[in-house]
Amino acid sequence: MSVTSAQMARRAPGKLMREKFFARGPEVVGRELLGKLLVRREPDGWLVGRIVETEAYLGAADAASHAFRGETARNAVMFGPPGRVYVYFIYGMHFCVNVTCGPAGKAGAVLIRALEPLAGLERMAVSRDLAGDVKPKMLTGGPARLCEAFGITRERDNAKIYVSPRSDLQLRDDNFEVGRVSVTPRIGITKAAELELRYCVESSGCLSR
DNA sequence: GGAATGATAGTCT
DNA sequence: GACTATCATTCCG
Repeated sequence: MSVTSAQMARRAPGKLMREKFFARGPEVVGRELLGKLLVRREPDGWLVGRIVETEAYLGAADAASHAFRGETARNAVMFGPPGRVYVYFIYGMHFCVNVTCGPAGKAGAVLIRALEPLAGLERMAVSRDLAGDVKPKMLTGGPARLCEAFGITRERDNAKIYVSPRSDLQLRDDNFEVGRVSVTPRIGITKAAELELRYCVESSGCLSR
């Protein structure tokens, strides 16, 4: 499949998601975020990707969570209101994007690990510095990959991702029905590694591994 | 198609 | 000063 034929969406598909959706536990939000759309406004259209893999991170009860040791300057947004973007920097070169959930004052977030790119693939390839016949998985199959494809950096931290139609980064719902979902241990962590808080759309070819 | 490896900086102790 | 996690590349069977 050629990436170069994929046009950007003229309009953002589906409807903007509401804060209420995110004001629940990370396990619920992580599961229900599968099949939803992450969109990014560009001057001449929209980048669109469907979420196919997430991980839930809890607060004080989860040793793998950034919020485990309490609130700091870095993780403060996890303790804030739901539906905000929490971006963190890892490996000295990559970003990962989370959406906060649970009520304000209680830490929780869902890490978006993989998307299936639907529109604007050519633009994503440019952002990823890839050329030629690129596989969709190389565009957005992985937390750092999708951040690069969507141009998500630390500047996005604490951005509202719900309710504001003017936001250039949104989560939207087009009532897509995901197929079978698998629940597995989370990836790339050493603490609380036994907890099964990773959610995947089984049929997707864009999973991070 | 899987395993091993190197690159790297921000955060907290 | 210790710790943390991803991706690209390379090597192997």
